[in-house]
Amino acid sequence: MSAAEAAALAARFKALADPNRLRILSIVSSSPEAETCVCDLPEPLGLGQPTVSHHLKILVEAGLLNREKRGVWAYYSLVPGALNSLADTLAPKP
Amino acid sequence: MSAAEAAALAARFKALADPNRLRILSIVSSSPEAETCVCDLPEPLGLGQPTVSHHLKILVEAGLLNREKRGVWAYYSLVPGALNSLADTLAPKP
DNA sequence: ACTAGACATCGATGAACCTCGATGTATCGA
DNA sequence: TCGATACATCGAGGTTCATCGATGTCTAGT
Repeated sequence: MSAAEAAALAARFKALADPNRLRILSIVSSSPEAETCVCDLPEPLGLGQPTVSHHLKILVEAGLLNREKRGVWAYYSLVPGALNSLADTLAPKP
Repeated sequence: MSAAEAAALAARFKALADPNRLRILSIVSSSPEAETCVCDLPEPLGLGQPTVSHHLKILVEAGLLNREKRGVWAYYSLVPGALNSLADTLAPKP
């Protein structure tokens, strides 16, 4: 594995290396429409709104979440296949 | 996902969130006997010996590597199934 | 016993990161 | 147009982390 490949992969794992970001992914993936409004996140996480926004930005930049703005609200959803491709990198399927 | 579960999972991903540690895992897993001597790591990584030792310790504490000392040398090998179980957590199989 | 080599640990330094309050931007309704 | 709400961005403070040089520990051979 080259240094560049390792750096790119490490950047994606770094996005997962935070408890609150994992909980965000868990909440989003278990939501009815597989999407979650930002306003529903601070309370279960026990975090401030700016902090939640910060984590969401990191997850989007890692290619794990999509952001869609509708009116005043912003909805986040899982990027299809993103977690699967990361899992394949960890344990390639035969 | 509870806060405790998220913290435990994040700790394991944190071990993967470093380019040099990913390269160490890559080198170990592609070695002939699936084990690598510490002395073979500093040169390809471009790191000092104490730094390599530091990363190896983190990977062992994360449950990803085994450490076996034979004589003066220390050999590290993958913990069987560790990466697979982590991959399953990311993308559960049907 | 002494030396040399392999590896681990310690202490320090500089960067990266999480969190927060304050502020900025945009949308909707009155 | 004005005010209120939802979200993003900014700047700061405190912690964590990667890396290194110096040092400690253990083993093998002389």
